[in-house]
Amino acid sequence: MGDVFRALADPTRRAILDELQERSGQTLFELINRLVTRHGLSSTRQAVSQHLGVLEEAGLVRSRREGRYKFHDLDTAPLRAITDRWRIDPQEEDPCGSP
Amino acid sequence: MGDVFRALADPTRRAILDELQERSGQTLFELINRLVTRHGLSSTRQAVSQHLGVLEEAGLVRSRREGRYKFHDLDTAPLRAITDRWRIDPQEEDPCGSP
DNA sequence: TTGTCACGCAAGCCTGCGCTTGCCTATGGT
DNA sequence: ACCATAGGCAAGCGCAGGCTTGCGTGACAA
Repeated sequence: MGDVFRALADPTRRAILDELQERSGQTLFELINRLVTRHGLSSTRQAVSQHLGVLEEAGLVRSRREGRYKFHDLDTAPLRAITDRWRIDPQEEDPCGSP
Repeated sequence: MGDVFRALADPTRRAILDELQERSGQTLFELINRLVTRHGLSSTRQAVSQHLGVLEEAGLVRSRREGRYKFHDLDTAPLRAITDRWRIDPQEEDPCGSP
């Protein structure tokens, strides 16, 4: 499996994750359009395609083929590797509900 | 401030964070030794020094000067930016204590 | 079948990044 | 004063990574 950290290193890839979080199951061309209109990024189809490849190898994106379309979904599970490695207190919140 | 994600992209820098988590307040030479003995990495002084610079710019490492020594401490605060950005459920654990 | 659409593959280019090399500053010991 | 230690600065090298270019493939519509 690919490197999760290296996958997150690129700003365009992070924007892709943002997009997939906001709207799950986007195709390649959908992503390109939304990257342009909402993030001010102008990336080629190949560029975004390669980014999706990296993200998929890192396990951050899962894809499903349907006909000639390929839909992409976000998977935040690999991000646990980061929080687990350097133990981050899971929010100072009081999940038990106070008196 | 520097890029937290790019700072995490390098495996040697991640090992440095591991070391600083295990033993806080290490100097440059201490880190070099422990990287060799415990992580099998053989990095030059300059390399580690530059890595520390990147980590410091990213806010992941804080340093304090005392005499001719410079001690380094881990700061996991910037990692919150990651967990907050793609909302990770804070562990499936039951923090309230069961039965 | 022909054409279009959504996507994949692969080679080349070019910038950025990590590492080395060499020299410098400053603190502390003797 | 002298030297060793701990660390800093900056230029150069080499390679990986991101982008482009060009072509190829399978799915659907006419």
